[in-house]
Amino acid sequence: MNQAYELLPPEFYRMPTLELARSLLGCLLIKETEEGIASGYIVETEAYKGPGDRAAHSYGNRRTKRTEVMYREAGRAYTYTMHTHTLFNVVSAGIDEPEAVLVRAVEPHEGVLLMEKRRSGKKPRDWTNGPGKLTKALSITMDDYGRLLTEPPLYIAKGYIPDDISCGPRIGIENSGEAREYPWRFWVKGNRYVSR
DNA sequence: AAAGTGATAACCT
DNA sequence: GGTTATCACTTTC
Repeated sequence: MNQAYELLPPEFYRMPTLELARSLLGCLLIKETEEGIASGYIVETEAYKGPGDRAAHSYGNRRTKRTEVMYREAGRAYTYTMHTHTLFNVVSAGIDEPEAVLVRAVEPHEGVLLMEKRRSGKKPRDWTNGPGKLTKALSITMDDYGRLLTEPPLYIAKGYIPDDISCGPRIGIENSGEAREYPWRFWVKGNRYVSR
């Protein structure tokens, strides 16, 4: 159960956002709750590069209650509610550099029974193959907003090194002008849990 | 492929 | 106090 996960150090999150998005692939995202531990390997991410990125919530240095945490140091959780779903991002870059990496999909690892319960009635690959789905499967909520990802109950640990990584345009940002063309989405090639 | 859903917060009167 | 937009998902045609 409580195996020896090797947590990623705070320094890990300080690399450039695009690099971080790629480096997070294969890492383990872990959430501890009263019900137990659930974790999954990150298999799909998207980079959002702050002020110059029309698709980012922090475009033009928009600073609000919601985006506030992106202006803090790297390695914190930026959770965001959309419709009925919670989305999970990893804050990157430095203080006053509002950049982040959206985790779009994970591959179930530990706590499969919990995920099945939380996503009842769904097929295994529908448990975590989308940004709103994985948060439900891992029980990530707005309570996790601003939390450091280097300590329980929500943290990221070393996983495996993916053999093959692909990149392409991001998803769900049609209304963002030219920014939607940028190949800032990364995923593990061939992995079944990648969305779309 | 398309419509319906419906939480939060910004941006208007 | 109402309107609009948002880094989706589910169900239904």
